[in-house]
Amino acid sequence: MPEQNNSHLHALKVSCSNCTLRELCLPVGLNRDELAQLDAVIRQSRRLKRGEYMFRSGEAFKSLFAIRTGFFKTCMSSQDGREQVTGFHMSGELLGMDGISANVHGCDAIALEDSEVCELPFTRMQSLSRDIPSLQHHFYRLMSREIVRDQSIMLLLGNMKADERLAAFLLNVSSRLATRGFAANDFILRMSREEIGSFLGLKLETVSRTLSKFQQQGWIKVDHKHIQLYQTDELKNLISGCIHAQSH
Amino acid sequence: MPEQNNSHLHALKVSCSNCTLRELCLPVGLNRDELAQLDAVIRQSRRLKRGEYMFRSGEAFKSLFAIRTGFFKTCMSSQDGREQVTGFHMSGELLGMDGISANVHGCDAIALEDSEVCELPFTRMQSLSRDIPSLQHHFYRLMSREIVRDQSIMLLLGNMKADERLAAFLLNVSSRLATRGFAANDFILRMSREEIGSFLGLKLETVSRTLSKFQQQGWIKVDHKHIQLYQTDELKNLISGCIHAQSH
DNA sequence: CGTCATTTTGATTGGCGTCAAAAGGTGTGG
DNA sequence: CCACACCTTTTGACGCCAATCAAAATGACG
Repeated sequence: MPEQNNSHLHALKVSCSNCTLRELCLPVGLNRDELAQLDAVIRQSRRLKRGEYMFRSGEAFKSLFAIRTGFFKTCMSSQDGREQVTGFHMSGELLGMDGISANVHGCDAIALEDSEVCELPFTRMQSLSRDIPSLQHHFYRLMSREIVRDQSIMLLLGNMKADERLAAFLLNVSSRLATRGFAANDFILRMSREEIGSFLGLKLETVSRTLSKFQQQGWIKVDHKHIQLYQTDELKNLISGCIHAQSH
Repeated sequence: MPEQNNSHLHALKVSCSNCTLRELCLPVGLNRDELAQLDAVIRQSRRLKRGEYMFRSGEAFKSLFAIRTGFFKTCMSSQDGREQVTGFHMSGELLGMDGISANVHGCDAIALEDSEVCELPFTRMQSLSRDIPSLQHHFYRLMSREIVRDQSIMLLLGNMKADERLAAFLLNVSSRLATRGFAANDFILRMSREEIGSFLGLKLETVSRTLSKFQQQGWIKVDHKHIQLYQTDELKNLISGCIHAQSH
């Protein structure tokens, strides 16, 4: 049973000061003192098992959540039951920012593997960020990055074909894993074909077929959720025309 | 020639204090004093003629822009020349927030009719928002709203069929016009069929065909850019299944 | 070990893209 | 103000990509 030894609960008292995710998460460029203030605001982290909700659409918004370990999906569900996955999220990423506008969470956040998150009470973060300008700026940057991310997904959903979407998806996962020190070309997908399809605006059969096609061409190896990238150049070629020009 | 009478330049000195857009734009819930501070930060507004750029992708990010009057599109262009419209924007809306993350504008913003914008130098807004908590909170809310907006477009692009997308688009334009005191069911589209298509992930022929179909069914009247909505209920029916459940 | 969920693969369908042409509108210069 | 060129829009015919329907294979989990 999961909670038989409570010893780790003590270890769970989090501290940004010695968190290995510092460069990915909030506390970029803060000094010792400011880090201590941040630590004081962050609630003891929370463990979630696979399938558990971090928050649900419609719940009152009180906190942002930073992923310490694990993997999440965020999704919205329509009235007729279909769900649209709006993102997959890994360690160091901040979830819940869409809840600020209406004080209500706008999507569900669900753990795709056993995970651990830090809770950041928003009003306290807000007042803290008034005292620490670089924290305030960093917050704006994170929200802006989310806007940029969403817009690049709009571009993907609006312009790209099935194989281009899959290629962009695989390369995106790969580079984010690499940023976190994992292997870039050999990884386990935490989500189902259906969830990938929902995210990419495709049906699960199309996802499966396209992965098989990539494998037949020798670009990747697919063994269920275990993916190996052999020829990332070919994948990059596929999407080279669709990505936005880094003009000027 | 456009600038032959400079008299209006004087009139252009903007003031949030007496701006009719207050409820739509930034200064919500500020007192007299705070409004004065805000006015001091906002640069004299700028006039743009149809087709002019407010900013371009790749330009250094220095300011956000609030639309006083007029109509804009934002778009990203891919390396092979195709463009994806990421949004249409009307008075009271704030543009440029995607530039905060990388200090570089991430899209083009182009006037679709003669327009007037207020420039908000970002660093000054940032420091001002430290002094005025409600301004800071409002800023977070605006950025969060942009995230919510983008995600609902992701849902549209990922799940909906052509006619559902068009219906959602028409109803969205209609409600935003109504919010600004214009007629909700009788309006002129400022953008071309191709721009609508780009925004909705459709080709211009499909947009045209679908509008014709709606007209044949008696739901709307299409006279080029002049649109009249006769049966909004039918349009709402069309998308009733796809919109996200307002749970709880 | 049996049941259920997930994934793969095939056959078929349908919606939207593509190509094409004509009509209508817009803007410019004479 | 008109004539002309150009652009936008509409409509039709056709083709293709991905959805749908279906069934078998494989894996996951109690």
